[in-house]
Amino acid sequence: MMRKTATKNATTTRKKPSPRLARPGPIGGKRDENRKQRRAEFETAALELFLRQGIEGTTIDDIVERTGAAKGSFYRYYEDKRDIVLALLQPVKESLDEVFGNVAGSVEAARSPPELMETYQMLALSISGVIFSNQRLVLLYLQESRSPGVGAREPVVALADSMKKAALRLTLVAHEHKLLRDLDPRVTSLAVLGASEQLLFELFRDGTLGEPLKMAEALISMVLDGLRPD
Amino acid sequence: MMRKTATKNATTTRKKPSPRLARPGPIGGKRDENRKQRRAEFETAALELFLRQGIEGTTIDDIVERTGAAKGSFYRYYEDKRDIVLALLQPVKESLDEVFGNVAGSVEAARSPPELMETYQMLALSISGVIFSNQRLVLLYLQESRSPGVGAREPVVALADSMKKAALRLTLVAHEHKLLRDLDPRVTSLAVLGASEQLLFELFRDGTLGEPLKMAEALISMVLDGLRPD
DNA sequence: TTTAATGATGACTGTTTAGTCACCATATCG
DNA sequence: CGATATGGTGACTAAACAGTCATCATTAAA
Repeated sequence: MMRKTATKNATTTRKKPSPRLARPGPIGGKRDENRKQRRAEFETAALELFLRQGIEGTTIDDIVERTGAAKGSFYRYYEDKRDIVLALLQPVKESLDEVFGNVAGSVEAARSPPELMETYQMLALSISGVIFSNQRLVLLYLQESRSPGVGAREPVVALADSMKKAALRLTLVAHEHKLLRDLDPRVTSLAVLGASEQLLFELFRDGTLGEPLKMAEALISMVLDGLRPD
Repeated sequence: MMRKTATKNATTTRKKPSPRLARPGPIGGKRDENRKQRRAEFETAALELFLRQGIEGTTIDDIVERTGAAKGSFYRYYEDKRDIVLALLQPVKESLDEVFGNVAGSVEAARSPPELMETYQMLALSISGVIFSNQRLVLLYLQESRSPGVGAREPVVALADSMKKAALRLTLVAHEHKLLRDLDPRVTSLAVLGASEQLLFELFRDGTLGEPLKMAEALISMVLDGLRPD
């Protein structure tokens, strides 16, 4: 857990890569190569531990022990635990931002309800792709996303927040286009998100939910009927 | 956090109230009265800290500092952090068990689909009662229920598990009575639970979801249309 | 009242933890 | 090559932490 240090970090200096965490020179050189590999090792170890013990319940010592590295090495790559959580989520966050960015354009461009529906379908497909190629990470997200947004779990909570916002934006557009029943979009977007996340959580956690595709089909069918305009 | 002690507790002796935690003699006496009050103090303090910092991020020292008590006092009332979490959830768990117990009987007794529907409505009402009279506790549950089920958070995860099971049982009965569309009950029960929990989470967390009753209405409407037989 | 049981306390112990650092190894650059 | 930057290491520090215990206070029982 984050030890409760009395030191107040008055200036929240992000962006400043402390000398210890400097980047290696050549972008494809040996240094850069090793660095990527080492980070990957730390991150896979951390991910498994986070899933088993929770982020807060995992110590830096746990991580280095699992990697077989020395403790000092960890700090050559990450500022602290929060930093490695951030690094873990970064790729997923970027993928999702890209997906939502693309969709934002298509949504604007859509000229008819059917066109808009098609856009949403493509969105669902893209998101599914991101989700299923990052199952362990998604599980971590689902596991920690409702935590208090302080300390090492903050990046997860931030991601959850942006997911909710994205869901709301898309729902609002659909709502304006009369694609949905006249229910509060804040409510419908959260309900759909909540249902989806719960199902994903069970699916990835113990896999006794049968075929993912069947599950998705059932979910979509429920949502469509639950939200179809009268 | 649960310190990683090497000591293995071979015999999992619950039920045995260690001498330090013995009960006071007279059931309405001063001792018993003080004891209840003191426990309540510890528990309210702990609940607020748990909500702010997470269960894992809260230490015994935090709790006693907030109550103004001495550390040793805490251990006169609770074995450890897990124990106070258990104590916090106990009343809610009992209420819910009672509600579900009653419903189980009514469900058996129901002779027609309308009768069964009425039973479900009564269930929803009862559960709402429990939820709204325990908002902070429900928030704690929602916040921690997807955690790894180890250490102090185990009671929360256990409760979450029993909620899922209860939801599935009820859904199965409804399914058998052809009250629902022919979708996998495991999927529908989780979807409805997930949607409900997500909405509750937002509602209790920052209260920007408008009127709870409006929200419930929207949710019910969505669920009914989403699950109504063809 | 006397005796026993329960409660309060905070200093104390042993351990765990985050984070550092001096020292050495290896890669990059001039 | 020599100089410099980056990487690896594990002992070390200071602080935090769970849990204990001797001591004194209060309540209950005899």
